[in-house]
Order: sequence, then structure tokens, then C-alpha cells
Amino acid sequence: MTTIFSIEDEEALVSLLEYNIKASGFKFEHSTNGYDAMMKLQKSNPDLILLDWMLPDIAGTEVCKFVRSNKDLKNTPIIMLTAKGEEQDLLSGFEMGCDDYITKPFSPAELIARIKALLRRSSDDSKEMILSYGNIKLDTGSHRVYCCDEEAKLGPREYRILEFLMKNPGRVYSRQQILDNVWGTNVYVTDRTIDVHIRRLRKALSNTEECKVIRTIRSSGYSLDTNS
Amino acid sequence: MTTIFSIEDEEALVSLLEYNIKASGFKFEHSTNGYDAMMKLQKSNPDLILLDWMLPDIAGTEVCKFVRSNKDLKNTPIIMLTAKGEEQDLLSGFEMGCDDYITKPFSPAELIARIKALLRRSSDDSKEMILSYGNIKLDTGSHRVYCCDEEAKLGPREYRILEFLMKNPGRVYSRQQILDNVWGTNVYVTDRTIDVHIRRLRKALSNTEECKVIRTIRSSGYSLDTNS
DNA sequence: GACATCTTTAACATAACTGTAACATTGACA
DNA sequence: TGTCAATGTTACAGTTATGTTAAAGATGTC
Repeated sequence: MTTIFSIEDEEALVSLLEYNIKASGFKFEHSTNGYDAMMKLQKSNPDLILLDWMLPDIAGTEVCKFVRSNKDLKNTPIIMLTAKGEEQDLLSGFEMGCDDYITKPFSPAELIARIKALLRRSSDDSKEMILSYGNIKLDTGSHRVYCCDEEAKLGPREYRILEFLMKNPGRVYSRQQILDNVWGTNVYVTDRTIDVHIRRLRKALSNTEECKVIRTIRSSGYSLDTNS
Repeated sequence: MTTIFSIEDEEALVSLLEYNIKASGFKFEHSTNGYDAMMKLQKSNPDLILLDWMLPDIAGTEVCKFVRSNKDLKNTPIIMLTAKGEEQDLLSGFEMGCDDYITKPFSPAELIARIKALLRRSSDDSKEMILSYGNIKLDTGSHRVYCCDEEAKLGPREYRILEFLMKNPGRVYSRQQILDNVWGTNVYVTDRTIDVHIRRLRKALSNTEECKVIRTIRSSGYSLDTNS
């Protein structure tokens, strides 16, 4: 799950941040001072950092410098939080490599919007490609699936399961692995649900020919593979 | 190489600009006052101008007027930099022919985003072209859209959405991607707004014939494509 | 400043998808 | 061959995503 790491000492603000960030579906972690943050950041390796510029122990610039010089963290986007009237700090902040800023007090909506915008910018996973296996083709650009040159109509879940399986044809995935990768972690769904989706996938891909491409590995899971 | 010309007297800001503009792969040139700028601009003929509204010698309006009246420069996009509280200057700025503005202090990310957006727009605008898909034609020169050789009347938003989709027919765009590209980043608008615009687009393009060209990809977005 | 146009939001309607349970079938093993 | 566990199959009801409409708000024009 996408993790937001906040470095902020003002307690009231922390709980505000925590509430809104969690409500938006992110994981929330935080430190109340700079040294603690530098320790925790390495382990945490978050997707985005919210950094208060006025910390009790060290300046925000130091934390920023630390992040930018750490090989695991250096591409992590940083949003700095400043109080009104500290606008002159912004320059130094941007020079240190901050990506955006918010002036306190701010609206939760603005905060979340900026977080999302920044996350979007830093992750461009919108690669178009055509996966193919046997007589199955899956076009990630147009989200279309063809079986024997005829379009197969899949629901969103089936599409994502197939896309997942097609990234490693032949490899066997347990139901749990499929759940984690297609549904995401922290989701309560019965294993058996997958069976139903697999059934639907098979049905949708059972064109003219015998097109048995999804193999059941009893007591292990499924894989994209010729059936025997 | 694409050249950005900055006119700005605040030294700290100049180095911030220089750093970020170069990091984004542009060539950076600048002047610290208006007269120097007017001299250098003719030789430089940059692709975009960043103009501080408060210069030590002359007003930004004068530089703007100069640029717009010079035959080599008059189509060069101008972004004006204003301090907070000088919002009333914006009107005169736009009247003089500025294309965009940023209020100081600003984030480098925002600056670069605006620069790129403007460059893209001006390069698209200069290229008058006719996009076509199926029996839809879109003329970027006259901003007209034809469906089955009959003109379709679209609002500005619908036009831009269609233009965006027509640049990559068949490709699926999420609502967020459409927002980013048509509305711009850092805009707070509900996803569902797009549905309404799509509805209007479909209506406007539903001429005589069955003309279903906008496909809904459930839980993913929309694309310009035959509905199959 | 009245008017027309365009945008956005909200509310409701509709369509599509999802997950579960219940039952059927298969395969492994003693 | 009987038994058990795992998987296949089906149908249904709940959930979610999208379509559609209307109305308020914003913007621009004369």
C-alpha cells in the first residue's frame, strides 16, 4: 500500500494529517522530530514525505538533504509544510530538492490533492504493451483481449487476473498470490472467489477452438499454461 | 534545444530557476532588467519567456508590449511571475498578451509543468492539423469538429477532451489522466464531471448514423474507439 | 447588468460486476 | 471402491460504476 511519512511535531496537526491520509486510503507513518525521522525513513521507504520545515531538533533542510543523499530515498517526493510568513524558506527548500509545499493552515482537500498529484507524477506506470501467449493477446493500451483473433469480453477483474497471469506464463500462482496482486493486500475475500473468476475467464476465452489456457494445479493454484 | 529566457532581478530566484530549468532539459538564458532583456531577446529568440512583473528599471508591461510588437518574437509564449497580492496586475498582464502566470513563491514542479504545458500548446497551435478517426474529423486550426461531414457543435471542454482522445485513438485513459491533460494538474474537480462531458460529447457526435466512438472501459476510463 | 453559454455538482436510474453459498464433480489415497 | 478434500459450476443478491438529468454556479458577451 502507498505509504505517506509525516515529520511533524505539532500534535493536533499530526492527528489531522493521520485522519485525512488514512481516509484517502494511504498508510500513515510519522516521526515527531528530525533524528527519529532519519532513522525510521530508511526502514519505511515511503512513497511520499510530508516534512514540517520547523522541527524541534534540526532544520527541515537537513532532513531534506539526508533524503536526497540516500540511495533508496532520493527519488521520494517531498512536500514541505511551512507556516504563513515563512515564504522565504521556500527557496532554500526547493534548492534542497523539495517537490512542493503547503502553507499552514491548509485544507485537507488541498493536501490530499497535492499528495495525489505528486504521486501520479512520480510513478508513470502507464506503459502500453501487448502481451501474448498462444492464441491469446492482451493489449494493455486499449484494454482489449483477443482469443484466436476474436475479441473476448472480460469484466475488469477477469481482465486484471489475466493480465497478471500473462506477465509470467507458465508460472503457478497460489490463490493468495493472485489475491494480493489483483485485489491488493488488506482485502477480505474468500479464496474460492477466485475459482469463480477463473471459471468466467475460461468461459470468455473458450472460443471456436479448444482454448484451454488456464491450468489448475491441484492444491497449489493456477497458471497460464497449456493444460497438459 | 528549447530555450527558456528569464527576466528576473532577484538573484536567489534566478539560481532556482536556472537549476530547475536546466534539470528539465531546457537551455537557460536570462537578464536581470528590462532594457538588457529587450536587447538580448532579439538575438536569442527563445521558445518561452519568464517575465517578472516587477523589474528594477521598467514595468513588465513594457517588455510584454515590446515582445508582442516584434515580428520575430510576437508568438513567443510569456509566463509572468508576480508576487502574492499583486493579483490585480494579472488583468493588465493578460491584456498585454501574457499566456500564463505564476504567483511567487511557487514550486519548481508547478513552474516546469506550466512551461511544458505552454510549450506543448504553442507547438500544437502552430501545427494546424486535422485529426480524424472513423467519420469524425477535428480541425485544430479552426477548432471545428465534423461528424459524417456535418459540423458538430461542442463546448470548449468537450472539444479539448475530444482532441485529447483523438491524439491516441484506441488508448484507454483514466478519468484522472483526462483531468490532468485537459484541465491541468492541481485542479480540484470531481471525477464524475468527466462523465457528464462525455455524455455531451457523445450526444453531439451522435449524428444521423450510429456513431458510437467513445468506449467506456468499466473501472478504467474512456477511449476513442469503436464500441465493438 | 441582463443574457446566453458553459461547468460543475448532486441526485437518481440503470447497467454491470462481484462475491458468496450451495451443490456437483473430480482426483488422490488407503 | 469409498472417503475426503479440492475444484467446477451455477444462480442470486448486494455492491459498485456509469448513464442521465436537472439545477445552481461560473463565465463571458453585448
